Order: sequence, then C-alpha cells, then structure tokens
Amino acid sequence: MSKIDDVAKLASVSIATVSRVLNSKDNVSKKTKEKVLRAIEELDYKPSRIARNLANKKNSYNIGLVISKRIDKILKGNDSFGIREFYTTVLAGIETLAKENNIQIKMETFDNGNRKLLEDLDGLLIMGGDRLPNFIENSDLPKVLVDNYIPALKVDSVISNGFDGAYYTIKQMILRGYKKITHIHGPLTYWGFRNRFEGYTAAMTEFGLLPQTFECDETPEGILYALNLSLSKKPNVIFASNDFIALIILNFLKKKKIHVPKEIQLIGFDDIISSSVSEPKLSTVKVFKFEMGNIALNRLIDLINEKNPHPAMISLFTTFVERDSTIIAKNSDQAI
Amino acid sequence: MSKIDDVAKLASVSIATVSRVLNSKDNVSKKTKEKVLRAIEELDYKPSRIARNLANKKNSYNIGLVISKRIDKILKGNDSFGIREFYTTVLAGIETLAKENNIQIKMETFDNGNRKLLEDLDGLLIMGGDRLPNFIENSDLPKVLVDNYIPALKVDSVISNGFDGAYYTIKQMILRGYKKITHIHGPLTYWGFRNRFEGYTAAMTEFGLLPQTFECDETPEGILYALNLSLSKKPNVIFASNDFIALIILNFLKKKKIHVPKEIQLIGFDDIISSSVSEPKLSTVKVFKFEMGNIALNRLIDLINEKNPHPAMISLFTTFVERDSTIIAKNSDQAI
DNA sequence: TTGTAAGCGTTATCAT
DNA sequence: ATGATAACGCTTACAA
Repeated sequence: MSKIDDVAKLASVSIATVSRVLNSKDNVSKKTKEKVLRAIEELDYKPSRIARNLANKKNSYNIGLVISKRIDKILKGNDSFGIREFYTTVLAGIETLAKENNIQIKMETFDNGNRKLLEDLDGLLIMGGDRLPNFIENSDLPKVLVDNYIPALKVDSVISNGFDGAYYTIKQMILRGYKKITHIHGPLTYWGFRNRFEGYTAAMTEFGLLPQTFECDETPEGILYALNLSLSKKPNVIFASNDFIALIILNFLKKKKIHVPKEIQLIGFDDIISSSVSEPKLSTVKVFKFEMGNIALNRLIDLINEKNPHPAMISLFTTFVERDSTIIAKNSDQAI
Repeated sequence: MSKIDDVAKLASVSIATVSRVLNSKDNVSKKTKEKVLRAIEELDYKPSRIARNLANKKNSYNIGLVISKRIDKILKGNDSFGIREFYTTVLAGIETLAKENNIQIKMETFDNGNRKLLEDLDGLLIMGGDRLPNFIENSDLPKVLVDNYIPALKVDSVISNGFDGAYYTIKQMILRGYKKITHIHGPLTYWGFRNRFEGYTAAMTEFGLLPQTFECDETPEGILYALNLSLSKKPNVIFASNDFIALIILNFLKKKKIHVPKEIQLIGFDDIISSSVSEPKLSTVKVFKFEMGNIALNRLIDLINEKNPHPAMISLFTTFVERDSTIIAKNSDQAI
C-alpha cells in the first residue's frame, strides 16, 4: 500500500504538492501535475480516507437556510407549547456543524420570491412548506429539505422515520399486553402524519388487531371531537400523531377525570420540551432534531462536493422515551 | 465531543494512561484506572475510531458481505428472469467503491451462524433475509442492510424509495387521463411491496380515485388469479409490484390476446434486465442498483469512521423509464 | 509554483 | 505504574 510520500518521492516533489494535485488545487504547474499523476498511476496510489478524515477539519461555504412563513412566525413568537424549541434544536444542529466547518448560514423566508436571494450561495437548506417556490425549485443549486419530504419531487430530504417509530412503539405496547390501542392523527395529506399512521397500522395488523384511527385537524375542538370518538372504543392506550395533540388530549382527559396512565395510557411523538414538564410527563417517541439539522447540512455539503449525488431521502430512526403517561413494564413478560 | 486529553486532564494523568485504560492493558493501578473511568464517564468520552485506526496503521478495511441463502442461490444459479442481474449490479456498486478504497470484501452466507465469521472485520454489509441471525444482530460491528429494511430493528439500511416511485408514476398516468389503474402486488408483509402499495394508494386517493389492489404470491398461478380479478375492473393500466410479476402478467395478457399497451398498459418496478428485452419492452420504475451498493458501502465506511453515527434509513429516489408497455403522452395535456 | 511544518486523536515504545 | 513522544497519512497555513 503506497502512501502519499511514496508518490512524492517518485515524482520528486513534496507531499504538499501531491496533496494539491489530489485535491485539484489550481496552483500546480501543468508539468508537475502530470508528473504526480503519473506517479499516482504507477503506484496505484489511493489516498487513505482515515487520514483524510482526521486531517479534514475545515471548509467554508455560504449556504442559504430558507424557511416558510409559518416557521418564521414560530421562531419569532412566544413558545406556548414548546414547538419553537423543536425548530431551534434543528437549527442548533445545523449551526453546530456550520461553525465547525466555518460555513456561513444566511436565513431567509420563502416568500421573498427573490432570485437574488440565491446569488452567491453554494447550497440551500429548506424547512417547512408543502411545495417549493418556483425560483427555488428551478434553481440548480444543491438543496436538501429538512424535516420535510415532498412526494414525487425527488429532492434530497432528511426526516425522522415516523413509520418505524410508530411501529416500534405500538409493538412494544402490544407485547406488554395492551391490545386496545387507538390512534388520533392529523390530516393524512401531510406526509409526517401519514407515515406515523402507517407504522401504527402495520403494527396492529401484524398482531391481528383492528386499527382504530381518528382524524382531526390540529385545533382543540377537532381534537376533542376525535378523542370522544376514540373513547367510545374503551382504549388501553391512545397514540397521538404528535406531542401537541397528545398534550391537548391529556388536558381533556384530566378534565374528564380519566386517570393517565392508570385508566388510559397516552403516547405522543416528537418529544417537544413541554412533554417533559406536563403532569404527568408525557411518554413520547423522540425525534432527533439536532441530528436532523446536523445531517441535513452534512448531506448538503456532500451534494455540493458531488459526493453520492444520487438524490435520496434520509430518515432518522427514533427512540421511545418513556415517562409517566405510560406504565413501564417491570419485565418484558408483564401484561395486564 | 471531548477528546483523550480532556480525560487525561480531568483525571490528572497522561493520555498514555488513559489509552491504557481504554485498551484494558493490565499495567495500570486500580486507583488510577478508577479515576480515569470516572473522568470518562463524566465527560461521556468516546474514543474516535478514525484516530484509532490511523494510529493502528490501518489504512484499509475488511468488511464482510453477508447474504441470505436465497440470494446466494440466485447468484449461483442461472438467470431465468434477470433477477440475478439485480444483485450482481448491486455487488458491482459495492466492489467498485471497495476497489477505489482498498477495501477487502469477504462474502459469506447467513446460516453459518459463526461468531468467528466476524473476527477481524471492521463492518458488515447485509443483503437479504427478513431477520438477522443473533450473532450478527448482537455484534456491535457497524452494519448496513442493503436493499432491505427491518422494521423496529433500527439498523442502518439503504433501499429504494418505493413509495415515491409508485406515487410519482401513478400520478403521471392519472395526469395523462387514465383513471382506472389497478395494482397487483406481492404480500404486504414485505416492506418493499407494502411501500410501493402505499405510494400507489396515496396517488389514487389524492385524485379522488378508488385504489383497486389485488394481492398475490409470486407464483404464476397466484399472479394469474389476481390478474383475472383485476381484469374484471376493466383497467386502463395495471401497475405491478415488480418486473417479475409484470413480466408474467405480460405473458398472460398476450395469451389472452389483450394488446399491451393499446388495450391495457402495464408498468413494473425494478428495471431488471429482462424488462428491456420483453415483447413489448416493459415500462418500469428504475431502481438504482449500482448506486444502492455504492452508497451502502459508503454509509458503512462513515459508520466505521463514526461520521453521522445516528442510525438512518437511506432511500434512493427512482425514475420512471418508459418503454413500450405504456403509451407515451405527446404532451402533458394529452389524455384519452 | 513549491516546500516546510503544524495539526487531527489515537496507540505504542521508550524512558523514568 | 506512569509519562513523554514518536508514529499513523493526510490537509493546509505559511514561508520561500
């Protein structure tokens, strides 16, 4: 296995020069470059990824972070339900990696419809919105959607794996012996809701149980309506599309003097901050927000460097975090 | 992310000592060892594999490619339907990247159940099988599933995006004016089939159309049975779970003197090689097999290097390749 | 345009 | 039993 200094020796240059050629820097004379290339060829030299990774610490890009009006409002507003924290955590993931790599991030909202917005940018991170503004969709800048996937658009995206999270969690509950599990969910036209819905359904049907699902919009009235329908099924467990819905359900349940978790267990999705301060604290499926931001930016950098350019969707596995709205089994055989 | 000298400082020892503890050398006093362990705990320190490998003078990896018996048989057998070519292409993707990076690949089948199989390996690529052998699941080697995803297992996987491919393609057909589209699919207990099924269903319901789906096993008889049921719905288009099923349907349709595509259009999924030589040539949704292998190995290397260690599923977008089993619209407004 | 040398985070070999 | 320090193979200021 030849190394960079074997090449350097054979080409009678310094390793720095070899490195330059390797990384196609422009400041190498044609002659030298050819010499080096020949040496590389002759030795069948392949740079070591390990050393490369170790040595690689810096990069500098300008990337645009485009957010929808809705998210902009959430970020600027006050944080009634801890939803804001969801996005700030994603942003933290982005910014952390950005800082480490000396990357400039410029935040803008969608609607400016401004081509000039894209000038001088190396890539785009996009959060929110169920479709892309034309000037963004048509630009050939590398882009990745964060916490969002738009079917049939074939744009790179980084999301959480709602199917797997729901499937895993519902399966746990079933294995504990709870068979009457209902699902209260937002509109299935949203990929996120749909995806979690499918996971719930898959787990139920796999165990020969009938899925019982109730759709609602995300208003308290809508949720109450779905909840009442759900309650008529006498569920052991209610699984909600997200923590926001779960927390509202929790309030209603408390008003109705239905004890959580003794009478009904409740599970959310997302792990927004309010879930850990509610009474009782909410058991939920944790979405890795920080990682989501981090990985999205990472993918964007790869795209910019034309590394693995084939468009892909990256979905991060979730984790079931159990708090007090659920009864933790003492051992896996336990059931009621 | 704390480093070894943070630990050393906190424990007030040298990094050499920390390293000794890390690698459980015997020549460290109990006291010191405990101090170090405490510091490690407190800082939540994890040694970097990258640096480790570098220091170990390791500039290449040994990775194991573990395949199921079924795939082994396919690879060794003769290629009646071009299914073999599916896997050889994936393998080509793996091997190309391996060669570029001086990576040794050792191929084994699942069932050897042998712990020793894992010795001396830096990571695992796994193809086929609906569950993992215990000795593999329990090993803490980095692993990635290729063309496979096992719900609730939370192991990294690289697959094709069946939902998106089906959704996109069906949407195209609907926009061309064909509204009577049926779906003949394999067992939904297989993630791949289910995923494509969901995409079909999502597209249909989005346009207010009734999904008409027919399940079959993957035998000619089963397929014929489902086909006959499907035919009773007088479809414009039949969308099959994969090319294998589609090709068998094509044969039956020819026997029944039903003209493809004039009377019924037919769409497969995968783009196996036989699809391009059938009569008529099959329109299908192309799975990027080479890229799948390539990206899987790439992901594994990242995992070994602890880059983006959070487990994720990577699903590659597909492409609708139109051949002769489908009527290509002259312009997007065209409909029948 | 090219070379020198300082990292990157470990492990291993010397000393002490 | 412990600590300095030289590798490991590369990238990249900074110097020349």
